[in-house]
Parts: sequence; structure tokens; C-alpha cells
Amino acid sequence: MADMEETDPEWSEFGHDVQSVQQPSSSCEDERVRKKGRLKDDKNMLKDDKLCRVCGDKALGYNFNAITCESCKAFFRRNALKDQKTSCLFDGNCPIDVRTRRFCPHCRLKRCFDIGMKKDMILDETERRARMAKVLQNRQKRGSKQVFDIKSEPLEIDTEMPDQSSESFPSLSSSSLQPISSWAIPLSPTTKGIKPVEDLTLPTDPDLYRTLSTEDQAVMSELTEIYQSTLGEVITDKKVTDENGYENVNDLVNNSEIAVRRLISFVKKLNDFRLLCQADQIAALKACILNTLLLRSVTFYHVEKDAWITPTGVIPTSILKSATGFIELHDSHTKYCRSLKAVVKDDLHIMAMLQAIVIFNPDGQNIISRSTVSDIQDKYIILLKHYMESIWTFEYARDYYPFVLQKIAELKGLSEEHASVLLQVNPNKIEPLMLEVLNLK
DNA sequence: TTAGCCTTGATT
DNA sequence: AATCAAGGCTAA
Repeated sequence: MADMEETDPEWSEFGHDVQSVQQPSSSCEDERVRKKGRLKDDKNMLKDDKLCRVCGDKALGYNFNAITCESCKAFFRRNALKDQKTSCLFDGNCPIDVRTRRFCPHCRLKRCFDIGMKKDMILDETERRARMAKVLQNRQKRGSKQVFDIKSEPLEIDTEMPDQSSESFPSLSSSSLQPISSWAIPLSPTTKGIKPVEDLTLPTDPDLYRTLSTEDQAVMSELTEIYQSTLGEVITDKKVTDENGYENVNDLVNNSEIAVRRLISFVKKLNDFRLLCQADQIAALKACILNTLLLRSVTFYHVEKDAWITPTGVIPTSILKSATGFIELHDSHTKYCRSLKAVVKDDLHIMAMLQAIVIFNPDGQNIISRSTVSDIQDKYIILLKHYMESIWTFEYARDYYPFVLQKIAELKGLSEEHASVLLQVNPNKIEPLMLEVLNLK
């Protein structure tokens, strides 16, 4: 801090004062504020008086959507994302200034949000990796010499890694010679052969990840945005504990109407969808309804509770079993959700791309120009592959990518089984839209 | 954990 | 070229 003040042009104008104010923060701060006031009256320094809106310290500019000092910026970055368990020791309205700001993290963070700092401007895991990858890529471009030096050292696998893993996988201590992928990710019984990705075990070397092209990124974020605003929309606020509704299949089908409406608005926003002729638009839409419902159910499936959590309530799988009477069908459905969710987690990007792949299904009934549909589907398949390579490394993506595609293929069989169940519904009790869309009549 | 300083890609 | 606003690193 003292350093900054000495080099600050404002201070150089008051050289003799600087000497007398050599001590730490508290009184120094007062001095500074006083001087600021004076300087503001001076001619040229008007815009240079940015103060942190959180604590009043000197600010350099915007951080996460608000003018803050460096320390509050770092504070926000460190704390905004973790779910706030700590609370204020007092009344929740502690004064926050440059001296007191460290006393109550709760109130400091609260103030951060109050003055408009936005936590979604903090880069997430994926974005951070993309950023680092870009830096590295540029370095390689601009200097192949340094890269050489760095590349010759990094095999870190000596003492640290086995130690860390011995906690969770004690029995594998002898396998340190095997490639990382074979031990770092535990086998899961729910995903026969494919192991869920554990973020912590992913390599840190950016070389192993794909850097998404700006075009890929643009296409993907647009798609995800559309998906999120329609099909992916999740309401999480209410906790419905009473397992009401859903007495029978009719209710379930009618409830799906909401999802279908969302599918329609999703599709309407897709530029690629407009490339299809009218007839194919309808055919593609109809053909993917059940697939969409099933795919979407993965989002709502809660593994621990063995239930689907929807905006309208919790649906334990047991109810579905009795409702349909097809126990094995629901076992396979549940299993499907479990295995796909283990890999996809709650990644909206992946869900959005899978949804696109499901829509542009060249195999769909009554599609006329199948190759057009297939071309569009290819685009999203490749995009999905690239994305996986960018978040999981090329090596892991090689395994997960076919796995996920396989899951998409499995949708067909699964939805056909469900379709047979739908035959037993009573058309009189089904909403017109669903009748129309499911060809029930 | 804090907070200052540094490196960077993007934007102007 | 200068500025902005992210993340990283690291004494204290």
C-alpha cells in the first residue's frame, strides 16, 4: 500500500506530506481521503477518485459489475460462489470500511451483492480452463523456446499423486505404473464400463484439452441459452414433500404437455430448424417428443431420492411403477437416468446439444429430406465431441463421447417401450395438444 | 485468508 | 497503444 502511494502521481504533488504519513493503514486512510477531497477540487483529477463501493478503499475500476478495490474483488471471487453457511455475529448490518472489512465476511459479502456485484461473472471451471488454454496456446505461438523448457519438466506423478489417491483407493497402490485414466476414476456399478468423471482427477495440463474455436463457442452458448430458456428451465425454489397427483398415466401424459410446449418454443428459436421444410419440421418434432421427454427426465431425476423432481412436485419412481404396471420398464428408465446423469451431471451445454441431436434425428418417421436433417445433426454431434474434449481432455472424451452417443441411441428403444404403455391411456381424458402430438386418437 | 501485484486476452 | 477486467500467485 505504501508502495502504491509513493508511485501515485497524486501523492508526488504532496511530497512532504507523504513523508509524514508513513504509518500503516488507519490514519493513512483518513489522510488520503482528505487529500482526495482537496485534489478533486483541483482541475484535472476529477475522474481519478474511484472508491470501492464496498469498503471505500481506492478502486481501479469495475470488478464483477461494480466498482471495487482489489481486495474486495479478490474477496468476492473467493467467496461469492460458495454457499454461504456463515452468518453475522451481530445484526447483519456491520459497517464495512477499509479497516473493518475483514471483521465480518458475511456482511462484506452481503454488501458486495447489495451494491450489484454479480457472481455469474466469475468464470466457472470450464471457462477458466478455456482461458488458461488460450494463454498457453498463445505462448506456444509466440515463443517455442520457453515451451521446450516447460515441457521437459512437468511429469509430476512421483510422490504426490499416489499419496492423494491412497485415501480413496487404497487397494490400487500397486498400480502406479498404469496410465492415470485407469485408476483415477473409480468404476461405478451404475454405468457398466463407463466411469463418471471426477473433476478433481482431471489433468491440469492444458495441452491435453481442446480449445474450443470461437465459432464453436458461439454456436454452443447460443444453443445453451435457448435451451435454458425453454426446455432446460428448472424451478428449484419450492420443496414439495407431499407426493400428490399422478394417480395414473393420464395425469402423467397431460403433465407432459408443458414439456411439449417448451420443446416447441425451443425448436422455434433454433435457426437450424428453419432449414427444414414445413413437413419435415412437423415430422421431426413429432418423432422426437418421447425422446425429448425421456432425455429431459434425466435432468429431473434425483439419484439419492430415486425420484423425479419437477416443478409440480416429487414423483417417486414407485408411483410410476404402480401407475403403469410395467415394472421392468421403469427399472430400465431409472437405470438410464442414473447412467447418463453420472456422466453428464448437470451440464447444461451437454444437455442442450443432446437435445439438438435428438431433434435432428434423420431416422425419424416421415422425414422427407433425411440427409438435410442428418447434416444438421452431424454439426451438433461434432460440437458435442469438441466440447467434451475441451472439458475432459481428449483421452477421456474418447471414452465418454461414444458412451453418450450410445445413450442417445438407446432412447429409441426406451421410447418405443413407453409408447406401448401410452396405448392404454384413455384418449378422452388427454389434452388435445398431447393427442395431436402423440398421434393418439 | 487477505490483499497487493502481475499476466493476459479483449476491447477501444 | 492504452485501457479494462478477468484469473493467478504469494507474502504476511
